Amino acid sequence: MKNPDRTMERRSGISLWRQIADQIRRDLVQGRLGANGRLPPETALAAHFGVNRHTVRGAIAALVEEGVLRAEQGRGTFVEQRRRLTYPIGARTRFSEGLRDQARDRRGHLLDHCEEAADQRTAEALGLAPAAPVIRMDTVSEADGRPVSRATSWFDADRFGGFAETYRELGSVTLAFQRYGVADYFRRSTLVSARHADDGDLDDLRLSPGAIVLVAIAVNVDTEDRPIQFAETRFAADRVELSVMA
Amino acid sequence: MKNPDRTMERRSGISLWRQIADQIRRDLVQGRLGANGRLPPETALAAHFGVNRHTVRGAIAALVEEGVLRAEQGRGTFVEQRRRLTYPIGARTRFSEGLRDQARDRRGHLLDHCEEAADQRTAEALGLAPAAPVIRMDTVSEADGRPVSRATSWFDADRFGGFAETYRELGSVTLAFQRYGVADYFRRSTLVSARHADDGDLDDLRLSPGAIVLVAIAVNVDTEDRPIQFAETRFAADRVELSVMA
DNA sequence: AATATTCGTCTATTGATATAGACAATCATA
DNA sequence: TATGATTGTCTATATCAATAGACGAATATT
Repeated sequence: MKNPDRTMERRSGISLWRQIADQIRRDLVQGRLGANGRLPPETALAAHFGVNRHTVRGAIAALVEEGVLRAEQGRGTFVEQRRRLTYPIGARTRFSEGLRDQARDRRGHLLDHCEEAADQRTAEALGLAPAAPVIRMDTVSEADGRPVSRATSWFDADRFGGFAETYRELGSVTLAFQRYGVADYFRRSTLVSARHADDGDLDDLRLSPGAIVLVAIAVNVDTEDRPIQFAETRFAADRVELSVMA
Repeated sequence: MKNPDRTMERRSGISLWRQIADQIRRDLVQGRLGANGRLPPETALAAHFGVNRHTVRGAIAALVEEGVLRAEQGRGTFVEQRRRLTYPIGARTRFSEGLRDQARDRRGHLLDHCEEAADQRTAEALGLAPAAPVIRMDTVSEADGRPVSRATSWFDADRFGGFAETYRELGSVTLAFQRYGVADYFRRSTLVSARHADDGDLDDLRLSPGAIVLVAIAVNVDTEDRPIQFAETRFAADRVELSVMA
C-alpha cells in the first residue's frame, strides 16, 4: 500500500499541501483511494506521501473546503462526493439533456447578456461579416446545486433579436430556438481543450485556484447547415467528463 | 490595457510566480498577449499584475524553462511557440494521422510493454473475461521533437500475441493491426476528461508541476464491431486540443 | 470505565517565497 | 558616442510554507 518514494516536488511553486490535495482528488476519482467511503487516517497519509501530518491536514482542509471530503473529529475523514457527470458530445448534443439520469436537479441560469460587435473568431464561426452585431449570453448551469459549467454563447442579432430574454423565460436554449422557428439543430464541430481556471471561472464555478476547466468550443447549425450558435463552455474538470459518441 | 485589480490569490498554495506563469501562458494561447511575438517588459508586467518585478521574473524563468518564452538581455522577452496541435477525434480517429499538416516530424516511441491480467475496466472494454491475459503497451508520441501525448493501450493477448514487438518494428498501430488481419477499424467511444499531470506524465511529457493533461479513454473496434484496443491517452493540454467531428 | 484511534489546536523552528532597492550588462537608436 | 530601454544579478527583510513535537477533544471498542 505504501509508496514512500513518491516524489513531491519541493521548489515547484506549488505548495506540498496543494500537490497532495490534487493527488488525493485524482486518486478518489480513479477509485484508488476511498473505495469504502473513507480516507486513510492523516498519519497514514503523511507516511504514504513522506511529509508531515500538518501538511496532509492542509491538503484535507482544502478538499473539505471544496466539498470533496468531510472530516469528523474522532471518527475519520470521509468522501463526500466522487462521481463525475458525463456529458455526451455528438451531432445531437444538447448540454441540458443527456444528464437526466445523472442528476436529480438540473438548472441553467442567465448571468449576463448584451449586444456587441462580433470579433473575428465569432464572425467566422457564425458566417457573418466582421464586426456584425451579435447577441452574447453568459450562463451557468448547475446539477444538484453544484455549478458544473459556464458558457458564453453568441447568436446572430439580426436573426435572433431578444434571444436572451426568451432563454431566460423558457430556461432552455432548445426551447428558445423553437420560438425562432428552429425546430431542430445539430452540432457541427467541437474543439476540446483544457487550461487552468481563470478568475471568472473560479468565481462562477466555485473552484479553488489551480483548478482545471475543460473548454469546449462549439458551433451549432440548423437543418439547412446555417450556423445559429457559437459557444465556449467551461466545465469544472473535477465534476465533469465528456463522452464522444461514434 | 492595464488591469491592476486582477487579484492574484495569495494564500492559495500556488506561488504568485506560478499563477502569473499560468496566466501568461493562457493569454499567449488566447492571443491576448504577445501578438507581435514579444512580451511586454518585466516592469510593465509587474505593474499589470500588481506584484514585484522579481516575481514576474520567476514566472518568465519558468516559461523559458518550458520553452514557451525566450529572454534576451537588453532586447526583451520573446514568444518561442504558441500554436497548439489539433487532434481530430471521430469514428475514423487514428492519433498518428490527421497531424501531417501540423508537424513536420512525428514519431511514436514504445516505452514499455508487458503481459498482464486485465483489470475490471479493461476486461469490460475489450469484452473479455475478468483477469483475462492482455498485452499492455506504454507509448509516447512526439511532434517536432516535443512530446505531446502518452498512451497506455491494452490488447487481447490471445488474438494479438506479440503486438508490442510488431508495433516497435512498424512504428504504427494501424500498420501493426494490418499484420493481424485487421484491415480497418473504428473508434467506438471516447471519454474526455482533464486532470493535473501525475509523476509519470511530468516525466515523460516533460511538463512542469501543476501542468494539465487531457485524458482520452477510447475503445477501438474492428469492422465486425469486436473491441480490439482499449487505450488511455494523456495529452499535454498546453500543446494539444481535441477536435470532435460531427 | 478504560483504552486506543483519530481529528483538532497550540508553540517553535527552519526554509522557501515575495518585496524592495540598487546597479551591472546588453542592445537599439538618436 | 551617448542615451534610454530592457534583462540579469546582488543584498536585505518580511511573510508564508513545512517540519517537529506535545497535548486536547471526540469517537469507537474492549
